Amino acid sequence: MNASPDAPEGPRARHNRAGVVEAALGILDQQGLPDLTMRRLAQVLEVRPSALYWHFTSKQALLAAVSARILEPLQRASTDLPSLAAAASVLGSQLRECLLAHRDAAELVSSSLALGLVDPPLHGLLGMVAERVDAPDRLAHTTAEAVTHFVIGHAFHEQQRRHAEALGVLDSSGRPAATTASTPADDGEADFTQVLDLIAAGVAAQLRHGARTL
Amino acid sequence: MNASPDAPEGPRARHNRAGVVEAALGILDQQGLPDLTMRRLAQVLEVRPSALYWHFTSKQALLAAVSARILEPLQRASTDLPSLAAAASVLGSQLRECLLAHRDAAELVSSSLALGLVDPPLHGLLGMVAERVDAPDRLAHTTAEAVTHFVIGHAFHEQQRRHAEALGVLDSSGRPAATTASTPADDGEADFTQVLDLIAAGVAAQLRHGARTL
DNA sequence: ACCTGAACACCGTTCAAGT
DNA sequence: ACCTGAACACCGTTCAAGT
Repeated sequence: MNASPDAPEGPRARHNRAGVVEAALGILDQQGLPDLTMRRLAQVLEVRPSALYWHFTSKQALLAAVSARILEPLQRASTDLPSLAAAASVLGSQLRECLLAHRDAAELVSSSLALGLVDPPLHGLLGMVAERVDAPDRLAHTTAEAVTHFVIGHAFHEQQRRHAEALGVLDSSGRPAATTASTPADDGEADFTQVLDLIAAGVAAQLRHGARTL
Repeated sequence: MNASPDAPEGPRARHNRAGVVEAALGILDQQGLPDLTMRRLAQVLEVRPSALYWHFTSKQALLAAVSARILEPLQRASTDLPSLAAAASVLGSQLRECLLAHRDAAELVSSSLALGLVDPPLHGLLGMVAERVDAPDRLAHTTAEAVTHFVIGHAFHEQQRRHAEALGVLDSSGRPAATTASTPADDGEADFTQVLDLIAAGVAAQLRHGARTL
């Protein structure tokens, strides 16, 4: 399995930031955020925990890098979209896909974003769309805020609910326990699109109104 | 200071859930969420950490109770509002006030909500408004989702930024360091109202559209 | 009903030193 | 450039036992 088969137990593993981030992402996907500890990560990399602090100044810095890695696909998203309202829907859905692609990603990204350790994923893209379709970039910013916070909050809730279900929270009768207070048979997907449509409708309305007042 | 002055060192402190929650809220306000540990809380209550597990089954259960305590004022909010769109703005602002009233409250409530350990604060209220003004309660639900997630996400970001500023994150020149990627002189208040207005506009638009299609 | 005592199995982080 | 060794100062939780 080693690159050099005649060094069966080399001096030690050698790593770089990208490799550490990838290993962390692996733990996240397979064990979840609570088990993504510096000590477990070190163990996977066959290294002492203190070694990680050569690559990252703190756990939060490491988590920020993992967040950026998770949001990476969005950087390649197309901004060739017909309107700001359409962009809100499309890019919002793509952000959601990035988050649902990795376990506990919404919670992780939420805190990195709040701490200001990752760039907001939608603001730049929506700004570009606004410029192309000649919409005010104040509105692009407002839209980005609305969509980003909603998508992350919604995905956070959804991923926690999935996890709870997967844990098999069963009452004594063997039926799954009630999931607190939510719509019966809560359809995350339909729920999600409805809200994005609501926001898109708001964007369209503001554009009509703004055309006169600005 | 004691209720019975002739029991200078009584057997031990005696507590109930409400008292424990209040003490926890005190730590939150004065030291912040990272310092709200079971051990510190026990210390404040002059009790061993294990005693807390008589009142709450876990730390998360305790934190959920604190979250509910923080959201309590909203329960007394008026639903006598002219429209669903107006309710979105007014109740959204009131939710924000509840969160900004306590240090790190947005982060705390965000996770309790995601875990399904607290009732969503706006869904019931907006449902009542919808019923009164005869709006579809599917739209009330959608609106609640949009507003709740946005307000919490936005407040989370804002509280973290304040905390970073308060820490005096200064570069060598003594000027405050850049706060990552945000609007220069980011006005949280104006930002916030703009997004609520956007959502309210979306609600109004959906109502007009729904009047024909539903 | 409410708490103590003692233990278990963990954390993130620092820093001198090694190669 | 990248890692070890050893330590520091913590965590949440369980459970038998006390009053």
